Amino acid sequence: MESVDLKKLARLLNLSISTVSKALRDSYDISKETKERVIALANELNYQPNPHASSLRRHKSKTIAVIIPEIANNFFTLAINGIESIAQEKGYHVLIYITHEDAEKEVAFIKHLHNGRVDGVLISLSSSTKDYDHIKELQERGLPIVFFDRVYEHLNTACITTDDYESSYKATQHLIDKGCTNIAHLMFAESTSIGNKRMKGYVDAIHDNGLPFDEKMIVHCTNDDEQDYKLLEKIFRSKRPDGVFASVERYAILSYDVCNRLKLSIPEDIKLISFSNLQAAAFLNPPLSTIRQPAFDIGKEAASILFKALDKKMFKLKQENIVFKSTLVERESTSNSIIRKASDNKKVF
Amino acid sequence: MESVDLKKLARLLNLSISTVSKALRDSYDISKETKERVIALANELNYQPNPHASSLRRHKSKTIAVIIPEIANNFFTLAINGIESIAQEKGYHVLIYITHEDAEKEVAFIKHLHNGRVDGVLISLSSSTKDYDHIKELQERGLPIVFFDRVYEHLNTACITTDDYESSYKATQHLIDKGCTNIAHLMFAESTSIGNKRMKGYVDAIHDNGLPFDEKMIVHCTNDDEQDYKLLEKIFRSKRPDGVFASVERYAILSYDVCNRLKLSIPEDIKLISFSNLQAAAFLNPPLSTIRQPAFDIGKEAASILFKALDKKMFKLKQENIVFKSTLVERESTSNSIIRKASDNKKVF
DNA sequence: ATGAAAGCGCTAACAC
DNA sequence: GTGTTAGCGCTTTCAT
Repeated sequence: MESVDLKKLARLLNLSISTVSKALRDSYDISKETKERVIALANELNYQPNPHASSLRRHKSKTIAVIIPEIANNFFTLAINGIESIAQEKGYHVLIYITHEDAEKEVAFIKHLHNGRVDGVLISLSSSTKDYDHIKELQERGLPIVFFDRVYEHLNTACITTDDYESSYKATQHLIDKGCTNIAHLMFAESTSIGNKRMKGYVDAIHDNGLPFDEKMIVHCTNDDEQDYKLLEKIFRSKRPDGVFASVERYAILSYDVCNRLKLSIPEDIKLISFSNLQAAAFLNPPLSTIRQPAFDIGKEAASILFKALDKKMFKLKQENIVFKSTLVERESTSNSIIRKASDNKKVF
Repeated sequence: MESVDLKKLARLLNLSISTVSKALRDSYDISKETKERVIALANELNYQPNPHASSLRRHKSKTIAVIIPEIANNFFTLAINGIESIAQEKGYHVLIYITHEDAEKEVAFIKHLHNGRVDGVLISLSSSTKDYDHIKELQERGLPIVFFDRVYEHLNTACITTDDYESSYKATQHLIDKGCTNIAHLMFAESTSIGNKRMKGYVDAIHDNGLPFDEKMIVHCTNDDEQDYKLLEKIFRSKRPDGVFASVERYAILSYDVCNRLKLSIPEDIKLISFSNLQAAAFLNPPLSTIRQPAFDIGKEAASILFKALDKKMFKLKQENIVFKSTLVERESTSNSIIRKASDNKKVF
């Protein structure tokens, strides 16, 4: 428990505290000699400056907060990886807050950030967040906050996303190209940016292809597996969609489950495509056609922008949308061929 | 940027700073009246105490560090969820450090924790960690540190794990029961606790069943997908195992890939079982038999123990192993029936 | 080139 | 019941 602090180093070296401090910060007006002496001892004793003292004095904490709705999710997990890679590079520390899709928790977390614990915030909004005063207030305190994935575009800061609208349009078009005419959209919370944009892409593709639009084909999913399962079961039964566009990975997995239960065959009865970063998508039964988001890059870019705002006092965050393209990966779940693929021959005997 | 601090509150209320401070901490010797006045204003202005000042003064930071080898991993992701649930309850903050399986980074992170940034540490060791001096040193500084999953049992602290040995034995036995006689073990880094225990379970089951043990059937996997792919391809080709026990999820996914490539059928040619917390395991082709670890509970328990050590000064961490049982979930990847399951009938025409 | 001293915002003795 | 004061460990003028 004997902690090493500047006082101790100073005493041991017969120097003043301030000299030691300056030496360690490589100040110009300390002689090379003493610098070396100081650094040598500091290393020997593994001196680590007390971050609280330092933060208190300098009004910066060298840490950022990452606020996400959930973590058992391939997208966020990859995004954190991207964020963390930049933070490590910059010598920053990363605090994680998980809102579990609860706006109240989001507000509470943000409130707790109002006094210097972090220098900046990266956030992906919870699905139940309906107003943005908590974010605004934080900004007014001078804290840079940048959005990624689930964003709010009217707050004079950067939003890092994927091309949700275009990707959804493409996914829907893909289903149509494969012969679907009765396509269900498993929609994510309509209070979110992604929920809306992904739905708009779907709706526009339906219209542009002259297909009838049926409000009932939009399934307003929740955050609860059981409830969503029932919703899907109901619509798969009653509306008999021949195509399903899942706006998030979880709904795709549920779709597999429901189809199994209802003995609906993918892709023969229902073609399925989903936003998903699932590593194992290619090994599902059948392999899942996905829209793969560049999650790592999104995290990385969000962090980079935030650090730009932290590094340079001149750099001001301004409203801007930075968009990374997703990739549509076609697999068997949207195949319209009757011929089994070679890799599946083994399944038939 | 106008920050609200005790001084400001005191000025506005015509009280001294210490009175305000005590009122907010609900001290006994402040009148109910002033307490209410103080709290009212504090809420109105959304006063948040400066955590650095407070930490500096009280020598505790109300934050813990979680050090993990990787994050794009269902196990760790669930464990973090468990940890975070407890931390939230206790009002603690969670710093995340990802070592990316790099022992040097692990050492560096731990060194940085030597001066009060956190009150305690939860760690799952990197696969390249070979000595534990950095951990010992941290302990000597008085910081409680508890292990989970990838542990080191000789350090006088708690280790929270699953029953790696028993589960591996069961998994291997399961393959044997299904008729396998030539079983490969895809082994995780032998410097890790889990790598060793899982192998031992495999070896003992092989022996106990009177099967010949072949050193060559143990594949020493790495952290690199490409390299591992080649290793698997080689052994699947040359040794023609009829059963494969993957010690971690990643190796199972790779096995699917390699089997596809080599036109080996699961489970007809090779039966496959793996430690895995993959949500979609039931929808893989074929559905994957798994050993599912109670990852959330492991994280939760690790955090609970750590907080016990933080809450009560009397409570001393001592060497103890807390073991949560994993569950073997049998699915088609280890099936030995020739009859296709009903749910798969649709695949045949 | 080095040191003395003030102070970041808060807490906790200790006065009054 | 309220106020005064002395730090926590560090950074940073300002003196020497």
